Amino acid sequence: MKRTIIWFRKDFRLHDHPALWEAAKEGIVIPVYIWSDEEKLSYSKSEASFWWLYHSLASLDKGLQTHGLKLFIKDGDEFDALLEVMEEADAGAVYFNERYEPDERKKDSRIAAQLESIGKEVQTFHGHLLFTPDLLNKQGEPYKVFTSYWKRCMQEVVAQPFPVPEKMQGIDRELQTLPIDHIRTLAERPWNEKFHQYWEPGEQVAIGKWEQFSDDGIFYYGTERDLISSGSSSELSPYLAAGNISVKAIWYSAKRVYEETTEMTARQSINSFLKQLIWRDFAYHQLIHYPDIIRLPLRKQFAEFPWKGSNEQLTKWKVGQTGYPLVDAGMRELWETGVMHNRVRMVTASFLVKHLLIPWGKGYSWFEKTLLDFDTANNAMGWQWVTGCGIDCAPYFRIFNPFLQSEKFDPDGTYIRKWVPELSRLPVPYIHRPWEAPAKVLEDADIQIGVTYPPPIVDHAAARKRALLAYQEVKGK
DNA sequence: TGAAATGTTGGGGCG
DNA sequence: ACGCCCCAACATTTC
Repeated sequence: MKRTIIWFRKDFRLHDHPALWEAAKEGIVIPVYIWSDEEKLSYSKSEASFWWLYHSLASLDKGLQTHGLKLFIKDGDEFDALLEVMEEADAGAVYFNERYEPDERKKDSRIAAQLESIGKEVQTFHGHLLFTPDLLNKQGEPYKVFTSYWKRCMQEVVAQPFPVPEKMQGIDRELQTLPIDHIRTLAERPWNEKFHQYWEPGEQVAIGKWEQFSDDGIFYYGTERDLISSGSSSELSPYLAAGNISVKAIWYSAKRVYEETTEMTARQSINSFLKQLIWRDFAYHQLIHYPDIIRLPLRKQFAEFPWKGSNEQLTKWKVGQTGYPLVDAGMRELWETGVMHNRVRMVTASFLVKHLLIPWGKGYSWFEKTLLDFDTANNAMGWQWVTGCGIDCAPYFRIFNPFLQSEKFDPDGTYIRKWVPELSRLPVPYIHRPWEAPAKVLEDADIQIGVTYPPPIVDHAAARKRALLAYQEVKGK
């Protein structure tokens, strides 16, 4: 019987796992995770995701065990580890789902070539996205506008997701493996213990979350997703990032709900959720065609942008002490829960880049470190979008006003009260702009500006003007 | 997936 | 009754 190694990476699930499906059909499967130098480097930068990784591995192993299989864990060079398992298990093939980050792609094709050169079989599959990310338009160019990408995608057919293989046969001998706790001891630290309060990683929980969302929240998603404290998020992003759930499975399920729905507003809501999934694909589309977007602005003139902000200001942004309630609420939510509402991500990011004139790369790195749903493609696209140096992005001169944004999207200040508790007694409208509150109001709310809550780190009107002037310097170059 | 500045219009107070 | 001014309220333009 054919023996195939399944190399797991950011696809920690059993359902709709194309590599696993194919191998299980053909014979014996040997699931492997390799704690390699590349993984160590990647997760040293992405500390929150590291916590998620450990729990995903534990959950995957548990899932495999219910089918009589086991996850084998190796520490070391990826090629060496694969070869070692192949020899131990007498396996001739390695199957895995493709990754699309530039370094991963290079490394994967090198390893595949190495394995093939010594007579091993390698097969790769697409499991992470709705479509292969290298679509081109009629002119043979990458798409530069989201809506045309969206329209194109709606003409294509998403590949049918695979179920969990009914029969999976594991290997009948013990292979050398490290305990998962080998990774746990590194991944679990005092600072991220709090994530347990908010999250439970893994495939089964992800599926449960989806079922709940597709049964209720999805019908209001279009109208409520921008309201910050409406609880209308699907909360699926970390599961998607780690591959605990398949985006194709979500797509088909949402499409079915769409077909069963007649009410127009509800249909539009489902449609706008589908659109968000295409945004995720679009991020990978950009990453495939412009791998430099992780570090370099796509609009080259931004390479010479006159950035100004100080480290001290950067720190205040990170810890949520800017004096702008919505910005501070967002940054504190991120630190505490490992995620941030999408609308608030735009506002906090815009604030860093435009109000403080701090290079977007600094924000990129902080989000990389602290987000449980960190995703290279999404993060790169998002920061370039906000900065105004990316594809189909916000023009630089569109500058979010943080207190108007919170008046619009957190009108009664519920979100601010939750994450900036020292302001919780402040009434509307001052909760959005405490510096304007009369002395009596501040006193009644137990607030001393400069003592219990900081004054604005920069004046909004002045910061806006300064940002526009800075933009003039690179505009048209 | 903006916000601010500037322009236009029309109702109402008032001499 | 009429012109004048003020200023919301809305529209357009500019950043």
